Amino acid sequence: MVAPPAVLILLGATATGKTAIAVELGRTLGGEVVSADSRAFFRGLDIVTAKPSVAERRGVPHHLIDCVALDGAYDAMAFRADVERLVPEIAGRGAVPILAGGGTLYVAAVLRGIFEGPGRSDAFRQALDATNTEVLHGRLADADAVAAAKIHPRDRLRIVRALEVWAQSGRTITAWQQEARPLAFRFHAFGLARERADHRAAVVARTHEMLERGLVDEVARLRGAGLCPGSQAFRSVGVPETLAHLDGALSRDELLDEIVRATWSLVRRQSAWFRAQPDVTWVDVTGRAAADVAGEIAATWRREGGDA
RNA sequence: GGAGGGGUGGGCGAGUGGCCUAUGCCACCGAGCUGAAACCUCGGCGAUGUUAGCGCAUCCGCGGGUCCGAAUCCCGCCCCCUCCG
Repeated sequence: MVAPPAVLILLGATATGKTAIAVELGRTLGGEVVSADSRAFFRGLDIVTAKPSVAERRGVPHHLIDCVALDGAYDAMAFRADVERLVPEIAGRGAVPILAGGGTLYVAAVLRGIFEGPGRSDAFRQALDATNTEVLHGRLADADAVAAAKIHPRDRLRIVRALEVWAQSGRTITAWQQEARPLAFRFHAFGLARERADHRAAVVARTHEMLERGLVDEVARLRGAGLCPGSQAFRSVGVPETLAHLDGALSRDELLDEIVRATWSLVRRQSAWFRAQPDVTWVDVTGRAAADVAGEIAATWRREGGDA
C-alpha cells in the first residue's frame, strides 16, 4: 500500500511574507507551490493582490495563479478538486506540494473538507431576492433547526445557502456537513505569525509599494477591460477604493489610508480564523528574512519525515 | 480692538435643566463562518484615581455660581474659527 502524498501547508495572513517564504521552501525542499489565495486566481489582478511575478517565483512552479478570467467565478469546491488533482501530479514528479495562502474557506475545503451536496443555483437565489432575511431565517428554522440556531438571523448569505441545499437535495445542510471529509493526504500546517505593530507597518509599506508599482493604472485598465461590480474579482481589497479615487471621490492620500484600513481588517479576520485551527505549527516571522523562516520550516518538515 | 460662532470620550459629532451610568459613525479589540470567503454576520469598547477583582469616586476647555438637580442656565478666564477694523 502506497502512503498518501504529504502536503506542506503554509498559512499566513496578508503581509506575513508567505509568498517569498513559499518560494524559498520550494527551492530548499524541491517543491511546487499551489496558491490558496482567493484573489490570485484571477487574471489581471496583479499589483492589487501582490501576485508574485515570474521573476519572483525564481524557477519554482506555481499553480492556481491566473487560472480564472477576470469576470469569471471560482469557488471552494472547484479549488478542492484542483488540489485533489494537482497534489498527486506534483508528488509524482518527486516534488513537495506546498499549499500556500490566506484564503480561509479554500484552505478549509482541503483541511477540514467540504460537503459534496448541491452547488449554487442562481435561479433559486433570484427567486428569493424579494424575501426579507428574517422570513428566510424562519423558513430555515422549520427545515433545519440546527443550522438556524448556528446562523445569525441577519446573515443572509448563509441562510440562503442553507435553504438552497435543502431545496435542491431534500436533505439539510447540517446532514451534508457531517459528511465532509478532508482530502486524503497527509498534511503538515505551518502558520506564519507576526507581531502586531510590525505587521501593521508591513501593511502600510506594502500599500505604498502597490501605489508606486502602478496600482491606479492597473485598476483603470481593468475597468476598461470589463471589471464589473458584481464580479468576485471586483470585491478585492484595493479595487473599489481605487475606482473611487479614479472617480475623484478619494485623494491619493485617502486612497492609501482606505486600502491600509481594509487590508488590516482582512488581516484580522484571517488571523482570527487561522488562530482557531488545530494542529498548526506556528512560526514567528517578525524581523526575520524569508530564507531564515523557510530554513526553520524545512528543518521541521524533514525532521518529522514530511516526505517519508 | 469690535461682532458673531464654537470648545463633549483616540477622531468626527449628537445632546441645550432630571429619562446622560453622554446617541451615532469611524478607528480599535474579540467572535462566528462548510460551494461568492479579500465575502457575510454578531459582540465589546471614553478617561483618571482607587481595588487582587467585583466595585466605588471624579471628569463634557478651566474656575466659580444658580438650582432639590447642570454637558445643558449665569459670571469670570483661556483657546479656536468667521467677519469687521
